Amino acid sequence: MSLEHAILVSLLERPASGYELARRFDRSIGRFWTATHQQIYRVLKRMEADAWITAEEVGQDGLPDKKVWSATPTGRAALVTWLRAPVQPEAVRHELAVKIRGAAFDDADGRAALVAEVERYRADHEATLAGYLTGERRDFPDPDALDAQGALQHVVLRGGIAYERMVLAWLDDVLATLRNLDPPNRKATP
Amino acid sequence: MSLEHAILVSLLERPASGYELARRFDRSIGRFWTATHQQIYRVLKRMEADAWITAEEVGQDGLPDKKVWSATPTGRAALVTWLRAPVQPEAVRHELAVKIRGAAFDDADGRAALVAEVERYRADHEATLAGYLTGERRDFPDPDALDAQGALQHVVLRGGIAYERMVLAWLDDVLATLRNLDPPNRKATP
DNA sequence: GGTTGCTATGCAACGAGTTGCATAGCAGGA
DNA sequence: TCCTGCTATGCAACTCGTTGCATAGCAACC
Repeated sequence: MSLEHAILVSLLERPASGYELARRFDRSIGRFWTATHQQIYRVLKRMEADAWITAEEVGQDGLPDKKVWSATPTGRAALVTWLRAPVQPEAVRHELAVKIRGAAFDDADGRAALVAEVERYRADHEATLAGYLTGERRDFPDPDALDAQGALQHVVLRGGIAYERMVLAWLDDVLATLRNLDPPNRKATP
Repeated sequence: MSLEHAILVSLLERPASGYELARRFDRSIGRFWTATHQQIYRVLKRMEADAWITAEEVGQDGLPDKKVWSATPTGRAALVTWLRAPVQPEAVRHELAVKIRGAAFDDADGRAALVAEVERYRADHEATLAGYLTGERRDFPDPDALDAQGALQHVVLRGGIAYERMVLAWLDDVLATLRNLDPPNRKATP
C-alpha cells in the first residue's frame, strides 16, 4: 500500500503535523489520494516506529501543541525504492456508473431523480474544476520557470484539470441519454 | 458499500454464476467496479441470506455444477432504494500521480526508470482503449436503435472511452514533462 | 504419465479503510 | 452563558478488500 508513500512525498515537499497532512489530503494531495485523519495518525505512528519520519514538538500561541513531522533519509530511501517498483493497476470504483446502468431497472420517476442527482454531481465537478484553475493561476503563474518539484506538481494538476473536463463532458452525455429515455410529454394537438 | 448493488445490476442484466460474475468483473462491469472472486462469493452468500438473490443449480457436461443466481423482487427493490440515494463522493487513489510528484525526490536514473514505467502503463491504456472501441463496434453497431438498457450501457462505455483518451493525452504530457527535467546530453561542439 | 490450465466454489488470516467516539483549549456569536 | 466551530491528537470496533491456500473434474499438450 502507499498511503505511507503519499505521506512521504507530502512531507518531503514540506514538513507538517498530522492535522496539516489531513487537510492536505482534503485538498492538494487529496486530488489523487484520499485519507482520513484517523488513517493518517495511525500510519504516522507506524512510520515513526520504522524511522521513516521524525517529529519536532512545536508549541503555539493559544493553540494546542503540534508534532511537526519530517522525512528521514531512511524514509526518503524507502520512497525511492517504492518509486522504482512497477505501478500497480488501479482499482476503479465508480458508483455513478453502476447507478446509470442500474437506472434501466427503475421507472421514469427513479430516472428523473437520477437526472437531478447527476446535475448536482455535475455542479460539484464544475466547482472542483474552477478550484483547480484558480489554484493553477495562483501557484503556476509562469509555467516555464519551474524547478523539478514545481513542474511535476503542475503536470499532476493538469491531469486533474483534464479529468474534470472529461467528466463534465461525459456527464452532459449522460444527462442527454437519460432525458432521451423518458421524453417530456408534448401537448396533444388540439 | 455497493458491491452488492453492482452485482444486482449485473444479475438483472443477465443471471450468472459466481464464477461468471467474477469474469464480468474482470471485463465489462470491471471497467467501473472491481472485485475478486473471493469477495463475490462472500457477498453472494450474504445476499442470499437477505433474500436479494436466489440460486438455481445447473449441471453441465464435463464441467462442475454451477449455481446460477438471479435477483429477486426483494433484491430489485433494494437496488431501487439505493439508486435513489445520493451518490457518494468518489475515493480517488491514483498511485501514478503520487509517483510523479515523488520523482522530484529521486535522481535522473530514477526518473528514467519512471519514464519507462509510464510508457508501459501508457501501452496498457492504449490496449484498453482499443478493446473498448472493438467492443463498441461489436455491441452497439446501431446506437440509434437501442432500448433503455442498451442506451445506458452504451453511455457508460462512452465514459470509459473518454476516460482512456484523456489518460493517454495526459500521459503524453507527463512523458514530455519528465523528459524535459533530464534532457539528454548533446554532443559538445568539436 | 505428468504438467499445465480452465471451470467452479470456498475458507482463513491479515491488512486497509470507515465510523463513532473522546479529550481539550480557545475564539466568536446568539 | 451556552453553543458552535476550529486546532490537534488519538482509541476501539467494525467492515471491506487482499492474499494464500484448498478441492475437484476434465481437457490439452509434451
